[in-house]
Amino acid sequence: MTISQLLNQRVQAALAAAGAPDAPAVIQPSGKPEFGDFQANGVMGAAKALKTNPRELAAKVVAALDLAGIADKVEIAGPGFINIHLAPEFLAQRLSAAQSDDALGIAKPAPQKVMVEYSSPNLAKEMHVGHLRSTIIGDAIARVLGFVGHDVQRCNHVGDWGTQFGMLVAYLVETRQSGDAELELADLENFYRKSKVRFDEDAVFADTARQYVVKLQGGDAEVLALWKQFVEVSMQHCQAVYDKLGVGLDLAAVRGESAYNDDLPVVVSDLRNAGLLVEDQGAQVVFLPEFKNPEGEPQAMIIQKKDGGFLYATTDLAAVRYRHRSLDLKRVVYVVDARQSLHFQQLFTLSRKAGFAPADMALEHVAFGTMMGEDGKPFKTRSGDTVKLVELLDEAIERAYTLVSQKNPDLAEDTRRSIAKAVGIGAVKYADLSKNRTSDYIFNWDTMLAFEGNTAPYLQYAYTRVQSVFRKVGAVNTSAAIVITEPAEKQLALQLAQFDEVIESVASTCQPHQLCAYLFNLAQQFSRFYEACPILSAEGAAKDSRLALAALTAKTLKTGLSLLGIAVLEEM
RNA sequence: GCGUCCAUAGCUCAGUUGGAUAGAGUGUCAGUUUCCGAAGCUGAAGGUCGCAGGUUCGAUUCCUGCUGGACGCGCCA
Repeated sequence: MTISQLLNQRVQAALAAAGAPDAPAVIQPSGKPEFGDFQANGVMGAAKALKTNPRELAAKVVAALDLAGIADKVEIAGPGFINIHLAPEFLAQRLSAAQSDDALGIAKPAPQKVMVEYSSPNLAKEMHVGHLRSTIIGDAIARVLGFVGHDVQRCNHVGDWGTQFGMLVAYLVETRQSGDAELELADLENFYRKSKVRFDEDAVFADTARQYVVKLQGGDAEVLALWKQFVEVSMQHCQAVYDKLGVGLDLAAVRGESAYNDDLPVVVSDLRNAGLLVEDQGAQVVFLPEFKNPEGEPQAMIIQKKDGGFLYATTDLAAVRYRHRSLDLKRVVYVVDARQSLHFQQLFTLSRKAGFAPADMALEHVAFGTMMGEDGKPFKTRSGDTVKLVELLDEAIERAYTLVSQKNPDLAEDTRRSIAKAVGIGAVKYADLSKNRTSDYIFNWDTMLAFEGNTAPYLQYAYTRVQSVFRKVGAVNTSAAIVITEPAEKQLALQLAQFDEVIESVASTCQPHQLCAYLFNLAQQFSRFYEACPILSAEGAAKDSRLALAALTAKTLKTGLSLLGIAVLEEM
């Protein structure tokens, strides 16, 4: 149980004893230190409902409030706030659970089978910056859900099917006959562009391409083999990016659109049997009265085109169906661009109606905004091209290398190289994760790679400072008793003791920026503690206690950053 | 036309079922190192929370309207 939950329970009981059994306690961390550590704001609302004086009710609540061993001071302030000052011994005791546990003492909920669908690039092209946010955010969410004990399946719903693959296979055949296919495939972007040119210019080529699509979907062995070769090369490109980025995606997580090919006709017949499907203008569609089209009529969702082809809505429906019937998932999180939110609303609505997803299977669209350049427009190169993801990451590492070399030129070359990787990649990830995912965000090299402020390098630096202390002192008893006497010690302890609340919140809301804010706060509290409370020159129990606080800070920073997919360093 | 999201300090962003004097970071200015990494810490200045109403003890938060912006709305994904 988190501290908030504990206080909530106690205050609620006191409210009941004071005659307001149904009033919520409304526990929050206090806004300012003089208002205590936590505050209960529920009295005002309760007094209103009971039509009594809030200060009088607050007095009754405080009289009935049992916080023995938890708080050492409880005050009534303002119109009826209850300010709670936690007892240092209570905080110390809370931390002892975290000291001896790899999971930092968090309470684990009942494990759930959950899936996080993220990254999901189109294999027809190389990964570009548009795939960055989904990949980073989705990975952080998957890590957090796994950390709290859920059975997490990562799903890379890659785009490996559809009309463009006929064109690509046709071009692959050409290049194998007349050129160097291996060489051409090394640059997928170029490969796609060239095949598109052939498709647009040459009617015969275009015809061949269309035939390949039909053969592909029909299961023609020869075309399928060619398609497979292309997909494998493309996946290798992706894997290189994932490895560089340090995200937990591999071939095991891949289940692309093609995997549902055989299910698509079943989806159609299921919808028809459910009485949801109608034919309209030659296409098989479902009308959803919950949504309106520009004419104010029920929105149509096209399930099967008039030429018999399927669309991504059909594939997504098949995926929902599969994830329930075959995987029995209880929660599916789609980490996808906010621009597709209407699609997901329709998908979820229809999945319920068709019985593909039961009511107890949560379907969530975890939406995010667009990555913008410094001009506030979608991030592009100067010439207006999309930026390849691998090139962006290489630039981040290179910039970090330059910075590290400036700051710490005495370090060995290969040390600086490995620091640059952790700092560069960490900076890119943290800049993204630290912002509320729902809004667009502005990508800026200098801000994200700054060693000052709310950045990954600052957090990594805070960690190296702790490690530096340990190098000087030698062996540390990380489970030594924590004794809180100084204000800076208490503030640090208080912050450490709230790790579980943040994790719980991130797991339920899928908002990693809360964890970023927490870690930045923690690093700041540690710096203040470090400034105010000498560790190495302290003696006896005080020294052991401060070392234990430092050790727990390091553990929390390392764990928290690892949940964001960011590496820590011993020195930098 | 309908729908979704957004508008907070010069800049980048937080603000948790409505709570106290709206917070960080950055930038600017001023302090701080005989002492564990100053990539730090301390302080100051900086706001009509887009505008106008409404709900109430209390609104950045909820409701309505308006302005301004991003995105979406049938055979791409």
